[in-house]
Amino acid sequence: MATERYNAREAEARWQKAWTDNEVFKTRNEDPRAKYYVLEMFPYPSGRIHIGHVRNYSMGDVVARFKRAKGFNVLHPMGWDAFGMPAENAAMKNKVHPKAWTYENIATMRGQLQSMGLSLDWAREFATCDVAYYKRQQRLFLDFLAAGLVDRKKSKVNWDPVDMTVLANEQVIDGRGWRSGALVEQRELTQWFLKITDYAEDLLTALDGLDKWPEKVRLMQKNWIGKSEGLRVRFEVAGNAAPAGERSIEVFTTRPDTLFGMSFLALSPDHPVSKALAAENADLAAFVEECHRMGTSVAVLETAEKKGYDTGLRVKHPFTEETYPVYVANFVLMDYGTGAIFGCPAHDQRDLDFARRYDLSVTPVVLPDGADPAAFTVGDVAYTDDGTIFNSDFLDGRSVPDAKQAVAAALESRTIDGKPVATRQVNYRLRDWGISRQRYWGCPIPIIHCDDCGVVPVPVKDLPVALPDDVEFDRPGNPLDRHPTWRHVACPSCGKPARRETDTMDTFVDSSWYFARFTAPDAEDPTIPAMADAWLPVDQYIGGIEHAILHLLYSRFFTRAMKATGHLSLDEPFRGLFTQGMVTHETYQDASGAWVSPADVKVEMVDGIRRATLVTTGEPVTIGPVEKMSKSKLNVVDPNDIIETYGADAARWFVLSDSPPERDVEWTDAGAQGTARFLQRVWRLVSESAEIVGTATTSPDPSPAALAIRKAAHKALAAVDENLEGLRFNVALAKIYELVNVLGSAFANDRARFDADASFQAAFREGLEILVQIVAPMTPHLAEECWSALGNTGLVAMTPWPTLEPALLVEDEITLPVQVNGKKRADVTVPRDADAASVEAAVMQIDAVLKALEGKAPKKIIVVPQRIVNVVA
RNA sequence: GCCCCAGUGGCGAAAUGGUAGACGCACGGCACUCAAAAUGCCGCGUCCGAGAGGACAUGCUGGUUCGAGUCCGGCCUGGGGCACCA
Repeated sequence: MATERYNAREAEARWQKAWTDNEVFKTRNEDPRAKYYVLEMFPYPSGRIHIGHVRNYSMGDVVARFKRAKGFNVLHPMGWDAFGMPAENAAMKNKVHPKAWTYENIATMRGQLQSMGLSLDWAREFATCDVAYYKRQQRLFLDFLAAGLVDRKKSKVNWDPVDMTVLANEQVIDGRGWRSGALVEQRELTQWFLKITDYAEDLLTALDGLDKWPEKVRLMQKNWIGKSEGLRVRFEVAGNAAPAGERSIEVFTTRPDTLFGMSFLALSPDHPVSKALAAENADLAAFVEECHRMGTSVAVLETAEKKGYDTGLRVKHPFTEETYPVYVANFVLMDYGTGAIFGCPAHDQRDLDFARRYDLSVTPVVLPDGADPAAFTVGDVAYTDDGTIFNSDFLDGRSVPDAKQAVAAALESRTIDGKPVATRQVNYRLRDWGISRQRYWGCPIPIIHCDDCGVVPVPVKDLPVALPDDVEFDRPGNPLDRHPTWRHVACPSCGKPARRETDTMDTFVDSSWYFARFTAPDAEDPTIPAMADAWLPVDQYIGGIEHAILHLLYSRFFTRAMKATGHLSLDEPFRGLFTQGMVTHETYQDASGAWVSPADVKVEMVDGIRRATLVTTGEPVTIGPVEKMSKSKLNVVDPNDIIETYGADAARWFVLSDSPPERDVEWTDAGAQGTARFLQRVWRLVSESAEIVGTATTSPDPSPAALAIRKAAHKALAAVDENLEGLRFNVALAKIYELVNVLGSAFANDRARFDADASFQAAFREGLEILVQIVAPMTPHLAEECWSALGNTGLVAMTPWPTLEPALLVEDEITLPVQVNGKKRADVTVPRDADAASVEAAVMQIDAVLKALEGKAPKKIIVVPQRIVNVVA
């Protein structure tokens, strides 16, 4: 029978319309069924979607469609993370307004997502740059402020002295501003902070309850919060050299046990003592300035060569009374602990690097187990493992934890100037969240500065503080600062002329509560608490691993802060988390060094070497490393080509097949054609057999051939169910291939049976229906077309998941591999419930086993039921 | 530098501590065709062997175990994050 090829383009448009017309994906709050909230991290509207988006949203859509078929009331919304720097960069480069640029991109990308056939409730869509959204965000800020969760303090930014503007870390390249090329300086600004550290302990302990999160993400967050129990120790300054009369310098240490291995004290360049000394010492001031030119990025500070400046100040060891030098060092962070450390080079690599550079003493005080105390020395590698304390007076012979206790006990009872020398302290690495950004395209912070009243919150009734549209990007800096009228406003408190805050919020704020707003996107308040509580937490959140720490931690904090201010009543926003791998691609550069898009490059093998040329001119192109797809390197692949050539289903199937979803994949479109062929094969199988199988229903007494078909179908059903539940899409797809292979070869080779055996016909129809239903989450359009070809009138999208018959999964006989000494030598087929003794007897009959035993009697025989037999000789 | 993760055929990969390589791509052979495409069937880790079969093999290295891709230690390579990219 001749069947037309499946025309994806035509069919996809038709079924998308059917779904829309039937409002299949519109979520009703009042639906009484159990809720399921599936959410993919919303995209930044950069212009067009790329393959990474297709991968992310295909996964989420499979979950949404699967859970819908399983009888859940599914919430699956979409929005836009629409504030951020690229819009301002585009404005500067192309003279287009950030707002226009952003909304145009959103329109384009919405169209692209819709062409993918995603089962989204578009009625709930919003962009974070919508005034309606950020108005509520300003309200949250004010509530947080009232609840004491907002702070205002000084912190450092990267300052470009030529462009006179603040730079993001990304915009600092090798210590210089990306546009001006000027050496970047650190500057202190008074900025707004959210007090995430108030929740440090809670954010840490609650990680244990997030059992549906990847272990690695919980670990990363745990390390990020960085709880440590240590000691603040004050070192007495020798003589009277301290600049402002300080008699002591306080350090924080988690290794008080190594106090006798001390060889120096190091201060952050931003430490008050460093600053005071620098004021009187030009050399030190120059050094501090050099430190400040490294920018604010921790990664840069930590990878820079360890450098220091000897202040001439000396401190006394609390036990030995010996004096040690005080350095200002570039690797000591002011934000952590007290901004000062004591250096024990033998047992800390950074301290060791520093000590070697400045020729300071290295005294080991922790002895590895079994080492000779007289012979143990430290070379260029610090010893950071456990051991026994030595070279340490009264601590000698103690364990590391014991020594920590002993030092704390000895020092906390002593005093300098009436204050204890040491206090025990729990310390967190986590810092408060600085949300101030000196930029236009973000949510304005709703604050007014009045000369008389100080910092005054904008009254709720005056919200929103909307961004002015009439701004220019002809020069660097924040256009809000130089706007002629916007910042001038009457003080809400006293009515006198005052100034608006011109800082806008970090875009991480926008993405820290959008999942809650989706539960009531039109509400006057930020949320409708009952609605948020009903839908949240998100049951399955899906997004890139690159957000494992910041976005997810901020969202967890925000949820707690929203609870504290009455906007919802839960702590954890995401019950299940799945972090997908990234899509990478080769990079290409032309002769001038400019990045070239893969679409413009032709790659071929010449004499066994891969060569790349420009499609247009044939000019040679340099093949660069494989990197995460990014606009700046142009190595993005636009999925439109695949969608237009093979259809959305093919694109969806393709990105889900083969690679495990959590793993990074290097993009190659070599398999796209294979995918399209497979989908045609499914269509051919269903459409050609539809007529033959008619409307036969399951027969109670199937023939062996019919039973085989039924077993294959139900096995596939069970496997797909289990693997979709576990988000192992690639494995689920492999099981579908297997079913198609079984049905396909039965149809091709067993055609006569359809007429002769009614139970076979019925089993085959059941197999086809199961096939169509289990491919539906991945290839929903094709599934609808097949469903209809089988004579069904409803939509697959509204059809419940098929019911599994577990009896069909059970085999009467099983074949076990037989090993001799761990090497496979034979197989043995036994009844499913055979006991160990009968299996052993059967195994000892096998020639191959006896041969492998070489006449020896087995020492023991291990029978793992349903699994394996191992004969140990 | 610090934290986290990954590494299996030509390629993407699969494998509750239990037969390593399911499934797919690519490739090769055959069938169908005047021919091509499409489709179908067969083969496809490496080495030895005519074959039966055997040896080796999951980045490297050591260990635990009757049995290790899987667990533990050390190393190598690649990727992500490091607080103003999102």
